[in-house]
Amino acid sequence: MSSEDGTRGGDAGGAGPEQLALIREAVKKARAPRAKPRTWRGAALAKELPVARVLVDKGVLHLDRYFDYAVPEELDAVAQPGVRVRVRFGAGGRTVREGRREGGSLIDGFLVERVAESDYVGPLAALAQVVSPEPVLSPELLGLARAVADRYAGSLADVLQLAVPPRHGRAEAAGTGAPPPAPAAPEPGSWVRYARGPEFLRALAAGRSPRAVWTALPGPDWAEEIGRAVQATLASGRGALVVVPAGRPAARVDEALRELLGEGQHALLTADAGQERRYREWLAVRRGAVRAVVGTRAAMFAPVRNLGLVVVWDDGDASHSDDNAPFPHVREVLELRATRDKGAFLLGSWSCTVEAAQLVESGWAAPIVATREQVRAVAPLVRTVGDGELARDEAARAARLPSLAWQVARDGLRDGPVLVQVPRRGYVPRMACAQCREPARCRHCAGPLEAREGAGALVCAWCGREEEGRHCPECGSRRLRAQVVGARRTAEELGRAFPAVPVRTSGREHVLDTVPGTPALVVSTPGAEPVAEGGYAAALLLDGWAMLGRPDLRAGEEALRRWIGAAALVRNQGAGGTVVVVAEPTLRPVQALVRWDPVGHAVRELADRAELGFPPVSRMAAVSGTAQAVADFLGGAELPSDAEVLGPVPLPVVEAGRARRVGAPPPGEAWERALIRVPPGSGAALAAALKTAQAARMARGGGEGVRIRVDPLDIG
DNA sequence: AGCACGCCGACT
DNA sequence: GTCGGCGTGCTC
Repeated sequence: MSSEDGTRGGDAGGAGPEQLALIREAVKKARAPRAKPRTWRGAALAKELPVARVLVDKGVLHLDRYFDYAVPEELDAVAQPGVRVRVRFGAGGRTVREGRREGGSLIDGFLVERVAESDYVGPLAALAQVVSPEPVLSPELLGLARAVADRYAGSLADVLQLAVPPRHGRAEAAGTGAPPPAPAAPEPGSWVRYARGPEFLRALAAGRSPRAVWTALPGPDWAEEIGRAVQATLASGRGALVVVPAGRPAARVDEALRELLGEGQHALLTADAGQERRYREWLAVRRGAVRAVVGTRAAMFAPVRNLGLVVVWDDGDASHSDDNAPFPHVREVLELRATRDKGAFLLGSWSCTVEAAQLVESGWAAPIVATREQVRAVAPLVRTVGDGELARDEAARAARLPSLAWQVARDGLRDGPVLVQVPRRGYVPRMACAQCREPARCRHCAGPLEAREGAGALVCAWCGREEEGRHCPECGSRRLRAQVVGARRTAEELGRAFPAVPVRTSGREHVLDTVPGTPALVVSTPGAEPVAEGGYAAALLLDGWAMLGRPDLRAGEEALRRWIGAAALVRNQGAGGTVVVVAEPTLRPVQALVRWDPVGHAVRELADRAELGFPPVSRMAAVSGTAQAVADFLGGAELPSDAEVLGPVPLPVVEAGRARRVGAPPPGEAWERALIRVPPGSGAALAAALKTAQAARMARGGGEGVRIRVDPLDIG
């Protein structure tokens, strides 16, 4: 809302302001079209609904609205809502004197709606082209994209870029078959292990829409259990959508669905399938030829017809968060879809995120859990090695491996493979109490404290305040230590210690899918653990406290998730399955692993977050950019009255040529970041305010934008 | 981002 | 008078 007309007009050579206003009015009248244009540059227009509302495919916020175009008669039939179009857009060649001529550049867009009249004052340009008659943007998908854009303070065009895959002509030309008949409702299968499992399936099959947070028992049955939930939904005549974090779990669900439903009943939507294949599968879904979908995060927008169930597996995995603006998260988008479509919702995981716990706590979803007896029957025995023991352990210091781990590995290798989980390198060191390992947090905003180079005191990574004369609120100690980073050398040494056993490694570059059930050391980074035939005999989870020292609110949750992810592949306690975790046994995530109680862990974390005003109990957004841009943005934004701004603080400068993390500033640039938090319920207002402020900045021109991220992941 | 409009000073 | 530089604001 900028109305600074007076500044420029008032001085025009002799003419008074009234005169100028008259001139402007006259010009406007000269430009104004006849009420209903019948022709456009001599060409005939569509007789019915001659105006097309078009979403121009540019991610710029101040263009996040529709533009009206005239529909030429020859495009009338194909210019239907939802199709891709090309239009001329830009300040090309409109002059007062000459009227309109060809101008602007051709850009892509979506035809959103056909209307009888435009409320735009001025001559309409015509649609240049209808790219294809395929109505890719259904009203449901548009509504969802709109809701996601609002939730994340992003533009509709950005969301559509994620939601609608790039067109591929050949895939489009190929026809799609008729929808398959609905299958019969499934038997409950291994869902009987959960008290409310069969009930959940029955509700789906009956066409109802239950919502559940499901804590899956360790082991390989989860994929088939998801398959049965999908089958139950199909049996009710509705569609189902499953989103998993990566290609490997997608393949597992894909296989389960094929076994349960047969060929051709579902689509697999993953990024690595290639453009043509991906678009063909997506079209089959849109056209209703398949009613069930499994895929990775882009599939969260899949246009499943009559969506009856959405499923997200392992929502704690970071790849559920899209790394393109506006960074939507699969769990949040699927929550939106379940709510909008009045469908069922199933969040499943071996572990439990704080967000999942909140869904249960708030009553939005019901828990599906196994009894303690069931858990004990399936889970391995977990043993811990703390720092104290490690220090007293001569052998450990020599070989960098505690005696207990030696024993367990040796015993395990007698009758099967042994998994060794080693954290990846590259965690930023943070400060923690030297005595009790409590992470050092800021007194004012509870952000993480960092030792900055050059600065003597500790500095809060959120609000930038220096903290002096601090002592640990837990144990009173004044001594701090840096959280040092673990190494994979331990695993190599381990391999040398058991020369008779083959060593296989699975990690970033080379990920193994499965390993045989014969004795072997399997060294893996978290998330890359192969499944062992018959389960691992044992697992060693090394350098646990390096994981716990990560600069992230979710460090504890994430460590537990990764430990459980590895331990879930180990044989059960009755079959001798044993897990050794090298971490202080008093720490909350370690205790949760020992008791195999991820839900209890998440519930306690949630209580802490509520107390400290952390997400997801409050809503946070990060605003980053150059110091100037962030300051200007914050100065210009009209934030909700209950918003609290933390910072801004400088972000670490990324060295040129280094691979940078998502969301980090461009190499070499000095950026700052402010965090804004609001209480529960003000999230939508915050997103709207951020979006408005950003739009105003961009429209003013010249001003550099800031990066806005709602629900930032790495908030220290 | 790109482009037109319109104000202003400089120049034939 | 007329040309062209650049600061603003709009794009159907």
